[in-house]
Amino acid sequence: MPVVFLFGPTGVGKTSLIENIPGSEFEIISADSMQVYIGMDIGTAKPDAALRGKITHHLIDICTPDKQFHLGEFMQLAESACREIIEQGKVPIISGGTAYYFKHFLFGLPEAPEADQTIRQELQAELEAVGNEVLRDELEKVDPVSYKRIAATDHYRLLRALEVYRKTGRPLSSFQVPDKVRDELNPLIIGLERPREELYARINVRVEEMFESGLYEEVLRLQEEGYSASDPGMKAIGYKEFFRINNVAGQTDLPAIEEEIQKNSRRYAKRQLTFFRSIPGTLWIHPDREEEILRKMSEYKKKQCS
RNA sequence: GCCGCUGUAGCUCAGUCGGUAGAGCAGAGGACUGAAAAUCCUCGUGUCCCUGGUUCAAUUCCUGGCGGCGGCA
Repeated sequence: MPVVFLFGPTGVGKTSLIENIPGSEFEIISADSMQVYIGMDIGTAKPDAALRGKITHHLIDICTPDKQFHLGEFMQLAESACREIIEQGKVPIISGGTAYYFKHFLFGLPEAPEADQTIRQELQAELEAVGNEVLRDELEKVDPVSYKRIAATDHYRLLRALEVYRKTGRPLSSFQVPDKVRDELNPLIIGLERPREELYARINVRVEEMFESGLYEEVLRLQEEGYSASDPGMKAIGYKEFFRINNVAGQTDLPAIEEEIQKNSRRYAKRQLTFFRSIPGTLWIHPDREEEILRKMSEYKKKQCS
């Protein structure tokens, strides 16, 4: 199955590159865990209507911010979008910044079962009631392998491991995790990267521009619609900061929020890069080398479709 | 001009009763088993402003300079 991966940290310049990809030959599948949410446009730097008119985008605006979108859903939707696109004689480009989605699309899903919200909430309540140590002791008994692997302070993974055990009666570590690229894939993997200083400067400017374009108003509107800090969409950088930072004298401290968003975005970009570097077969390239990138894509398409 | 305070990591500062120094933030590297814009781990050498002096030894004490801040004129 032909597929192009196009990834890079937030703010690296994916969108402006996509502007020049011919919509008659390619379609975009967004690999972005936050652009799926309806109504979160400015803070997620969602491609605008004009761009989406030029080239079809999939997996954008497909659920409301109170629903937890997740990997399994991405896999299923991305897979079927790929087939659809290929049937039309085009090549799908999976583009975005959620490295976790790329990794699993490339390798395939682990065997372990999907999340169980009921058990997860129980465990969360237990964690708050009895504390980390008690749950860690429990994990050590039922799944010593995961116990060793998971850092003592990593509540997130601790709860997940216990959740799997309680749901299936099997330790999480007994489920296979794929470590090879799926046989049916022969992807062209392009990673966009620029010097760190350049990237950070772009991120800072981009956040400023988000405020100029009405990010605060967008958040107010979402709040009016009833969304609050606990909704999955509101965990996103560019949104959560509005719920976390204290107001000064009854006034929302926008400059402080802006700085916080810039900082969180920079750190996020760094984490993304770490993750992306672990994806094998990546061709790393500066996004300004646009012609070269576009040529690679069209050559790839020719070869795959002949 | 005079008086006082001050100059230590990219930033804010602590400290050394004389034996070349450490926190927070910023930053860097890494991990990643169906929430991943999440969650977590590791990382601190810097003319201690400059110049002389005292001393076995000065970032630390003393002299003089230069910068900053405050007060008085």
